[in-house]
Order: sequence, then structure tokens, then C-alpha cells
Amino acid sequence: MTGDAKMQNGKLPERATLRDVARLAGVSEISVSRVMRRAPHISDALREKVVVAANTLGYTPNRVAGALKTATSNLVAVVLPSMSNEVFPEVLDGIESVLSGHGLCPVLGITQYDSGRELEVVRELLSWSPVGIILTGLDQDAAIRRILLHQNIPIVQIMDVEGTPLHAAVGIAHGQAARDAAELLIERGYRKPAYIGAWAERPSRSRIRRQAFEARLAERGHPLVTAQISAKKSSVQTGAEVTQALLATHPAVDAIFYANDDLAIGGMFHCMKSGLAIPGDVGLLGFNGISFGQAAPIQLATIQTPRFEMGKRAASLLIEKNAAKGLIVDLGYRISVGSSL
Amino acid sequence: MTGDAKMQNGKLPERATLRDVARLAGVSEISVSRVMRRAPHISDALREKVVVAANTLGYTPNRVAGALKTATSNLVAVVLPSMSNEVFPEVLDGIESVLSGHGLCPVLGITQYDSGRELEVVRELLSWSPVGIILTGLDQDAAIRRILLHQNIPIVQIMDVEGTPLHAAVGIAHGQAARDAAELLIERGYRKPAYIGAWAERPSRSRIRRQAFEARLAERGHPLVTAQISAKKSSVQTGAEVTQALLATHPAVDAIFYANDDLAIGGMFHCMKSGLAIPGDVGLLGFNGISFGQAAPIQLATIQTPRFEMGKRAASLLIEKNAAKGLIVDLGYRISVGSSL
DNA sequence: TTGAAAGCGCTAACAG
DNA sequence: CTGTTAGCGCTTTCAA
Repeated sequence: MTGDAKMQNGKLPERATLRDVARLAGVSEISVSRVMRRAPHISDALREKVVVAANTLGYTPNRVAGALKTATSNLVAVVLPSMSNEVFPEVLDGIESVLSGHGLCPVLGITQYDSGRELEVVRELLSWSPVGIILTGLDQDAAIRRILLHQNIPIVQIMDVEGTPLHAAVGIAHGQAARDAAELLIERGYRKPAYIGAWAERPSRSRIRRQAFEARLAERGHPLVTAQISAKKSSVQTGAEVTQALLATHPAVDAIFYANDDLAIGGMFHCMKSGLAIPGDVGLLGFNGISFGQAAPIQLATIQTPRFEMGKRAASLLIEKNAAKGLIVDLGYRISVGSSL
Repeated sequence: MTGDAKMQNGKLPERATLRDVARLAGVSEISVSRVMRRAPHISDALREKVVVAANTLGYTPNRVAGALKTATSNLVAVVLPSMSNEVFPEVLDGIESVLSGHGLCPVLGITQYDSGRELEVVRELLSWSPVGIILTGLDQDAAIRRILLHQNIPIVQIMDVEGTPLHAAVGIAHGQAARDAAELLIERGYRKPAYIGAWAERPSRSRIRRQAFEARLAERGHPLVTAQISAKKSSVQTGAEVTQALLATHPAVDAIFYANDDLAIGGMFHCMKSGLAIPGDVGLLGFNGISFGQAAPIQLATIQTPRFEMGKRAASLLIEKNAAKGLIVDLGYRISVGSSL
């Protein structure tokens, strides 16, 4: 007996529409629309009537209808490969921090590094007429690129800058970073370097880093001793296991470059447990610069990537619609030598 | 000169519509609609014509229009407080893993633990007519609850079960967990317990844990020595700093319960660096059970929470529409004593 | 400052 | 199996 929302044959209260509010307020639908959108030139009297009616009915605007009419939404499609380490949540955080300041909402798709899923996800997200789309990597396959280019929206690709973006790209140069890693190890006197990766190198950027690392080491005359790529997902645990196995089978190895900090910290923990001195017995170099590595008792040497910033820049580019200009934003990385080398 | 998509006075190619595809294929719009939605009873000939035309135009269905017509979407609103530690990304991962299996997309809102922003975010997300909404915590304020209950969609609240859900809740009993933490410390012989929190206890669940912890300790005759709540965001770094400060000013403290594992691992790292024995000089107990703590050389004692599972269950409840039944799913926690106590 | 009419792109309901 | 008609809830355009 609340006289609350409109009823339908005694069924559940339906979501109120503009029409309901208009009727209750005794004004036209368009007036309600104007009040809700804070359009100019509204008398206080009208606004008051509408606001009261809207509150009474618990009215929430239906943006689906609005978007259809105006052919624009406040949705931004965000396609990320994974949520299982610190990297993409931080990127997403950066994206969201900018979007929310502009009244935009991220709609999320996670691909698990599977290009089939990526195609589905992109289709799904585009069907919502987002105002723009952020994707991970520059290597979407042809079907995806084709669909994307048929939309008239800005496209920003994140993480990588070594390649050709569809519109704009914000990221870092992974090959370059890996070559720098190789140089660093050699410069520090390491002569028997190894590499550890995981998840069967699904993240293609890690494969690129490994290859660049390997190539540069070879050029410098101190070739990679071994690369161990676990099939398991990357994790601290996996890092510990693979490090143990690697050092058992290749005791001469004096430095390890990891695909990411999670693995590297696993390696560090393994060494601590087994009494191996870092960097005395083995030097460790990670990739990403996550907080755990930086606060660890032995500060992890790593290549710091600007993940939050990358998300922010990507979202900003979308909003400014500079994305169509073939822009490549190389955010760079910072090598932190820490105390593990 | 591609003869590609439709042009508009030599302007950019517009996004193709059903009508465009229908014209090109020489069939009716509804037939195109049926083919796109894989409706039954379509002849191969018709399907073929439509598919060819759709591909030629790079047609993507406009779900905004579809949703308006059918009054249902494939969007699920997800409101989370933060992305800045491992917890909510894991929950989101769980949510997404279920949603994607059902063709649903999460639309994300992040509140930064600010109830004003939460209200805005909820409004924004609801305006997209999601099929359901997942929120964090049971303590939304009245304005938010009011709006939510005016929608005719399932509502699932995650993280907490100690309270009254709007529809359904999936989480754990934080007060209970904290009392168990107190019992554990006392049982293990600790007599001078302390507590460390951060971010001014914005996450209300951490305050609840602290209070329950403190109350139970008092009941047992070994009251809390001190609680230090940093104003900074929770992080490994913050954990190290606060632990150092706390032990400096309260050297008698023999055990610390942390608001989360990030802080606790910071504490562990601090002790390692300063040569304090764990658990000889001080016992450490975290909360959450994140991977770093479990793989650390001194395995962190913690209260394991099922975050991925929580996301999965929340999404499943939404989909099964059991959410309206006042269901409370207590997923429980597991105390892992590790080697830091 | 307010209102009336038309239609965004799609699909349910009903023919044929 | 395919097509015609109508209208979802909103906002643009035009009129008052």
C-alpha cells in the first residue's frame, strides 16, 4: 500500500519511464528529459515538479534509449588479457581513474591471451556502441582488425609500441628493454645468463623480450645458457619451482632474467630458502617493478614499467580523440638495479 | 575505391545498420536480424546472402537498439571499491569467468571506498539496464539502497555476510574471523598483541575485524597493546614502515595482526632486514592469503579468503536469479598458520 | 520556457 | 521459411 512505483496487474513494480514521471508531474516527457539532463532554460517550478515525481517513482534514466537516439554512449570497451597478476589491474585502475572523471564507464572483456576469445569479446563490446576501445597489444589478428576499423571510434592499443597501431598506441619498447637487460647483465660481469618464463609464453610480449634478450647476449659473445618456459601460469610459486629446477640442472648459471617480477620474486624466495646468496651465487632480474619486489629485503633488480600511467594515457587519448592520428606514445621504462644484481 | 561501407556525402563511412545489410542482400530487415541472432528456421540460401552482405559492410549488430526493444541487456554492473591490491582483481576475475561463459559483460564502477562516488557509480551503471548488479559490502547508504530496490534486477552483495543483504550476499564472516585470529594468538602463547591497518580504515570490513579482534582479546584478558592505522594506502611499503614504527614505540609487542597480507608482508620484510626473528621476536598474522605470503621464505600465517570463488558464486547467483531469495552464502575462511606464528 | 511529432535500430507478434 | 507492422524510451527538431 505504498503507492510507490507503478504496478502491473499486481506484479512486480516495473522500472519507471520518462512517461510515468511526466504523467505524475503533469508535464510533458520532453520536459522531464530536459530536467534529468540538466538542460538549460528550465523554470524552477517545472524542475521542482519533475524532481519530486522522479524521486517518488525512483526513476533512473534509461540510457539504452538515450544512446539509441543520440547514437553515442558513455561506454568505453576495455579488452585485457588477464587479471591474474598486478599488471593489468593497475592498467585498468589508470584507465578507470580517467574515465570516471569524464562520466564514462569501462566495459570489460578478458581474453586469457586467446585470440579466438578476443574476437568474440571485441564483437560483444562493440555491439554496445562504445565511444572508444582500448585493446592490449599490437598483434590482433586480421579478423579483429577488420571489425575494429569498420567502427567509427578511436582505438588505443596499450602495452607495446614496437609495431604498427591501428590508430594510437601507448606502451613501451619491449625488445629494447630486453636488450638493455642483456647489456646490464654483461656489464655487471655475468657470463652464464638464463631466462625463465611461464604460461607457455602466451603473453606475446614476453616472447619478444626473450628473443631480444637471447639475440643480444649472443651478439655480445655470452649466449643464453638456457631458457625455461613453464607451462603453468605465472606466479611466485611457479617462479620458485622453475628456479630450483633450472639451478639444479644448470649449476653454472650466474644470472636469471625473468619474464616478470612474480616469477623473479619466486626465484628470490627459493634462493633465500636454500641459502643461495643473491647476488653472490646468482643475480636476479625481473620485469615490471611491482611493489613486492621493491620492498623485499633484497630489492629486486627490475625493469619498471609505468602501468597506471599507461592506463591513464590510453584513456586520455581516447577522450581527446587524438587516437586517430597514428600517434605512438612510448612511455619508456626505468631500470632499477636494486640489490639483486 | 573499395566499394566498402556506405558513405555519407564523402564523409567517413558510417556504421552499417540492419537496413543496409537487408538492402544489399535483397531481403527484409527481420531476416537479417534472425540470421545475426542465429534464430531457427533459416534457409541456407538466405543465411548465405545475409552473411555475405554483412561481411561486405563490416556490420556489427547494435545491441543498444536490441536492448531497448527486448528490454534486456547482457550487461552486469560490478561495483568494486578499489583495484589497488590483489583482492578485488581476483574477485573480478572470478566474476568475469562466469559471466563470459554466459555471454554477459561486466560494466565496472570503482568507488575508492567513497559512498558519494558509489551513489554516482550505481546511478551510472543502472542507467544501462544491466541484468543484475554486484556490489561490495552490506553497508550501502540509504539513497543507494533505495535506488537499487527500485530496479527489478537481482542484487548480489559480496565480501561480507554479517548483516542484512538487499537480495543475496556472498562472502565471509569478518568479525568471526577476527575473533578466531585473537584466539589463535592467545592459544599460541602471545600475550602482547598489536594491530596494524591502513588507508584510515576506509574498507569498513577491516574496522570490523579490528574491533572484533580487540574485543575478543580483552575478553581473554590479554588486551590489545596498540592499534596503528596508517593514513596511507595499504601496501608492502606501508606495512614495513608502520611495523618499524610500532615495534620502536612498543618493544613489548610479541605479535601483530594486520588488516591484510600486503601490510603483513611489509612487516615480514622489515623484520628480515632488521634481523628480528619471526616468530621468535614477533609473530605475524595477515589476512587474505595472497600468493606472495604463501610462497615467502617464512610462510605468512594468514586467514585465507576465497576471492576468486566469491566472484564466481556472486556471478552464478545473479545468473540463476536466486538472488532475490534473501540468500546468504558464507564461503568461510581457512586459517593458515604458516611459519610466522 | 514548454510542448508535439518523429524516429534512432532493432525485434516481438503476427501474418502469409 | 520469410515478411509486415508496430513500438521499446528517449531526444532532436521544430513550433508555440
